[in-house]
Amino acid sequence: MADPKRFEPAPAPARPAAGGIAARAQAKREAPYLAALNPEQREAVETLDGPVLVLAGAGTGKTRVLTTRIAHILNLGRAHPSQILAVTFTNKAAREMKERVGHMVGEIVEGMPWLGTFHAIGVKILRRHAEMIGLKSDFTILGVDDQIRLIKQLIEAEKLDEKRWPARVFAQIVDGWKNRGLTPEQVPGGEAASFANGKGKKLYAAYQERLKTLNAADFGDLLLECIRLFKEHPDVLKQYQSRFRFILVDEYQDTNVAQYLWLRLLAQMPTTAAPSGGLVLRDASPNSSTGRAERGPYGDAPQDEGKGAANDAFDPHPEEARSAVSKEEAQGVSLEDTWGEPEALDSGSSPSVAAPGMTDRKNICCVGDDDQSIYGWRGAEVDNILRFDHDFPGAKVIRLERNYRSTGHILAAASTLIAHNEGRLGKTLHTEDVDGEKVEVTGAWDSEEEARAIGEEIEQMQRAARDEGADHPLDEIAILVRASFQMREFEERFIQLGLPYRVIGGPRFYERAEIRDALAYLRVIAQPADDLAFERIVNTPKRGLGDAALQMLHDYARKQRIPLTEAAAIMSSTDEMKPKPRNALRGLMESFARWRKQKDTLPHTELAEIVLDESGYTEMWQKDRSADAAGRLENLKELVRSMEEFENLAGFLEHISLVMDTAEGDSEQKVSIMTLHSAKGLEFDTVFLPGWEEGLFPHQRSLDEQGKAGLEEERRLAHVGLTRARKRARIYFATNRRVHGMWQSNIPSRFLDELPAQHVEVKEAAGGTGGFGMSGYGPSRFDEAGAFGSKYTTPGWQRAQGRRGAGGFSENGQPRYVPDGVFNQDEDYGDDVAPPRSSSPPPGGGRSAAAGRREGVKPRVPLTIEGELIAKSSGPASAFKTGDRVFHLKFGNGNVTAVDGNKLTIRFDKAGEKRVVDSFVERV
DNA sequence: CCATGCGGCCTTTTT
DNA sequence: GGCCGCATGG
Repeated sequence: MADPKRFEPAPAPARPAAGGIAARAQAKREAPYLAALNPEQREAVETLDGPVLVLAGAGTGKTRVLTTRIAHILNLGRAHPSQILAVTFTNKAAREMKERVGHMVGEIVEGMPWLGTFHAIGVKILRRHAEMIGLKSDFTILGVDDQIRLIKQLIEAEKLDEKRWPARVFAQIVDGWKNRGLTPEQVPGGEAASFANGKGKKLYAAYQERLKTLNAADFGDLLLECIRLFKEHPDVLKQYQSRFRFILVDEYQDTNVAQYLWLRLLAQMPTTAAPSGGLVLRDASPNSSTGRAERGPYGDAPQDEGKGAANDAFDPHPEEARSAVSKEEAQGVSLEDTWGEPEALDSGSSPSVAAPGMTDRKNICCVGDDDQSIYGWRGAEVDNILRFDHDFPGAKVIRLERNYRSTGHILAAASTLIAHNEGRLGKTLHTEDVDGEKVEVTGAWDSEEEARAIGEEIEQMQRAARDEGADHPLDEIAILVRASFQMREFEERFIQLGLPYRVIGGPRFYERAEIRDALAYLRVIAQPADDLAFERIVNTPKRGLGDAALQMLHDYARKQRIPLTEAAAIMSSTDEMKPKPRNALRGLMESFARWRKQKDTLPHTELAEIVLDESGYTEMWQKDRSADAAGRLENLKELVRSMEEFENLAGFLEHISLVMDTAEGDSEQKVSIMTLHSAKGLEFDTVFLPGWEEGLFPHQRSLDEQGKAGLEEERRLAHVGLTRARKRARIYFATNRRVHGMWQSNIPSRFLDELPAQHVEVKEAAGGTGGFGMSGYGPSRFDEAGAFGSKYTTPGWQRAQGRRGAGGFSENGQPRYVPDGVFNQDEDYGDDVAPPRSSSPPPGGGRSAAAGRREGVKPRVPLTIEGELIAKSSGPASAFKTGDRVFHLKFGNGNVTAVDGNKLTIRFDKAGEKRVVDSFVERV
């Protein structure tokens, strides 16, 4: 990477490691762990000074670099374990890293207190300085459900219609703001106005205030409040800056703006720095695509609407920016390093350097892969990684391109696919492995056949392996789906086959109702002021304390400005309440008093058992006859079991608010079923990738809402999927699929076209009849009715290709893609409807003639309201009427028995009665 | 206060 | 087609 103007971090030349002797000693020890690395990996490990970005493609040894780097730093004596900040996104990653570093260096890691997730480290920092941001150090961390409940109350207090302005929606908006590092004051006016008639900002502020009174923080706060703390208390920031001599970041492509700002502060980069036009922008690397520079971190570009508003985070309104800068700089220049130890010398030399804010170490090493950024929808900014060398001037960029995981064909397929993305830094993965099996692409008639085919292949692989006396462990097989509704089909099939499987993902353990309830009891015991927890369980199990009773408590508590539990204690002995609820309340409060006493005498696990028992909570589930009650009881036991690892209740609660994943303790061999998202970071010998159809993958919604950016993210997801496979990758698409209870026909995913033919083998599912209906691209899922009765007779793939030539694709088989993610714009809208609200207006290009249209096509009725597509009973009347004789591609002939908007109920001759969207049948 | 029924929604998910 | 959340009525 070009770095024409390199700011040499001052101390580089004569930087003694922890004394000359240690340095010498280290030279000998160098060999073993470094020798095991390839040259690029080694460079990534050894380049310790200044900012480093390691672009680590899938399977190139990312974790190894990270862990070896830590080991190396420790080994050279460049820092103590407690002087290294290493952040990850998930607890799992943190755990793994800890373990692997542990193996390399031994017990020292015990003393790596700053290795953890962004959030865990955020909490740790906040607890130490809680008073400075208006909290007490024992503040609670709110989960999403608490968050929503709280917001609901605020919305009600504002007398807003909770229907029109749902708390859930606002919670997401607030989350988005926090992800972007925006405090209430910083939220751009326009954006804030869009919720609740301009009350957005006020609500956000009220929410924050309420959190403070509850002595609570939500997940977003763990970072945002840290940032605020750092900005308002430069001395505190200073402390951490001098502590962290080395910063390592895993999965950098997943960082959001808040995390980015947080890192910049700690890495001693000026956040709102160098007045623009300065050094940084001029450094714009030559190969960076246009558009990046003006979105640079210093926000010198005019704000554009929507997405661009993210810039606000980088460049709060000018006044604020200025004051922030001057404050930081004032402190920054006069730094007097608080570092107590001998090797602190280095900082002394740099402050004199002219460049403002450019002081000290900036030994930050970010590892990531822009091609694996798949969390844009929850605030991750791919830009963070794309722009790294702007943001961290003088950064060294190291590419790891040698793949140690997949065979040649798989890697080639994945690389070719991802090369279709424009917004990427570009890497060329290569392997020295054999070519192996080609990537198989199989067309199936419907999702059921897809599941059947995959089931059979798995059984066959098992058989084949057994014949060879080998074994294809089921653990090495995964089915990676785009959306979780796809899973059911596989589960059903596998149950039939008796094939053991495991679904990974789904609701997190600690998000389950029974766990949250149990925790709420414990929280109230540990923290009587935890109103949200109290509210949660006050009537769970039912004890006659409904809304009315709760309302009284609320009123009283608010009036007296006391926590709910206190209000409850008082009201249980006054006569304001009716006797019945009052007695119930008194009973509950007495229980709590008793449990609180027992807290200090009994082991916490025992206490938990007593609480669950005496509160009637366990009993509630024992009486419950629904199917999952047993599982819930099991979960409760698991919860108690998991408490054993902790010293006390407080320690456990702290842990559980941040962590708590089901330790997936079963060792039985099983096929894994999971979403592509949860597959990131995993690998398997064999990977099945079903559902590669337009609309599902790439997902329509992603296209509609994010346009090109959405498409590229979907493509990265496809790339992630393929690169999970070591030896076999098998892709499927189904022509028909049931979505929301109705059958829908789909065409194969455009991603299939983007795979290199020479590395792919096209198959047809056994007994498959293939065939391609068409649901159409673009904003409508229900248009293009006339694609049926098609002339396609050739098997699947050819038909797919044929179909493409016919509509929406240019000659070379490339999709005729217009940059806003909308296909065949012209065909999808009637004259009377507007194009989708989200994307930019369709450019002139991309209009295809209605080529490939067959005649006899039912005039399509576009159902659009303000660009939102609807398919509901209120829609315009269908062109069909009761009694019509119709043909459906999957079900054959039948008679319409009922019409509901565009939904038809049809009695099919063979298939029985079904509900179908009208665009999928034709009159005969 | 609780059970029942109807209407609306429905991608991905960590902390 | 299924779940969740809310409104109604007992």
